[in-house]
Amino acid sequence: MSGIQTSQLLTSWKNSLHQHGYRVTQPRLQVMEIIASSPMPLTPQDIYHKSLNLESPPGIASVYRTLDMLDVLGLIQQIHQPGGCHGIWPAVDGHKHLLMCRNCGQMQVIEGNEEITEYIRRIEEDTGFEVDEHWLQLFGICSECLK
Amino acid sequence: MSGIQTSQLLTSWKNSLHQHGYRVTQPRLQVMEIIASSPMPLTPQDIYHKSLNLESPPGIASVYRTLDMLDVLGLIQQIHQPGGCHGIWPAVDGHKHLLMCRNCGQMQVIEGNEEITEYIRRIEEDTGFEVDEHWLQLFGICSECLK
DNA sequence: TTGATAATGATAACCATTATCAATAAGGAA
DNA sequence: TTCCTTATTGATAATGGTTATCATTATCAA
Repeated sequence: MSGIQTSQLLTSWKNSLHQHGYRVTQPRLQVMEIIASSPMPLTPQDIYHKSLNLESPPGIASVYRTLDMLDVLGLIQQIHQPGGCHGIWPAVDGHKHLLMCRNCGQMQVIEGNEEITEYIRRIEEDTGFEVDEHWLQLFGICSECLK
Repeated sequence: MSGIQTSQLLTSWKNSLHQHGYRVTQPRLQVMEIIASSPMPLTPQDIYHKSLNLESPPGIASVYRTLDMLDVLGLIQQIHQPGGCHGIWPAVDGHKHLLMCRNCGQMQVIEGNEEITEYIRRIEEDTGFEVDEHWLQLFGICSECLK
């Protein structure tokens, strides 16, 4: 994510903590900063290892606790990759879709579209399911890596 | 999966092992039988615990080894669920989509459609990505559980 | 500035997965 | 069918990620 987006995100995340009665602490800020500024999804271990470069890094337990909190607040989501690995990424609106580069790991967020909504509506009719969530994730190679 | 589908699947899986020079052993058959006959995705631990009802169950290591083998052969795939848990499920063609009931865990396979192919083509144009894989997974409540 | 207590760090506990290795069984050859 | 080679297995130790515990520390409302 770009620098501007990162700081906006951090501000809104801090507000969310305040609103929900969570204290804004150094370890939490460090973890949030790392997630918000990453161009690719990170695992808890990734986040912990990145934090070790900081002056007084959070303990591993606080990394996990912060991730739990952010998840409860709906501020992050898990990204599932074909190989089975998960990664943490700022939450995006449910109707947006994700595009990930297999080579550099970079993520891109895409607008949802009407066709898919329509397609899901048809599936509901055909199957009798009541669909309350859908995931569309695309994997490929980004234009940079194609060069 | 229904009984007929299960036995067809098992037969084709056994053929695949033979063709690739893998021995068809008791532990492998037990694991394959459990996966092929399950109406919902299972974790390695699920499979192991189910196997304990059998007369001479496979060791846990053989469960993992069989899963690795089936994965290498492309006979199973991992199902990613919103909560972050994975499950094992017989592989389906890439253009089919999956529908999972949040309540009972039952899976349903859906045909892909042209609209989504078209949508992906448009994203490739817009972003310069070369998309080589897409996932559409739908989550909801099945008609049985809605009653 | 103070005090109540939420949050932290260090580390032990837990549990799923992988590695090791001697014993076993699959399946081709005779 | 029997034998032989070796892929495969089971038991278990090792590994590594995540969670629980608890005394200490830091946040923030009053």
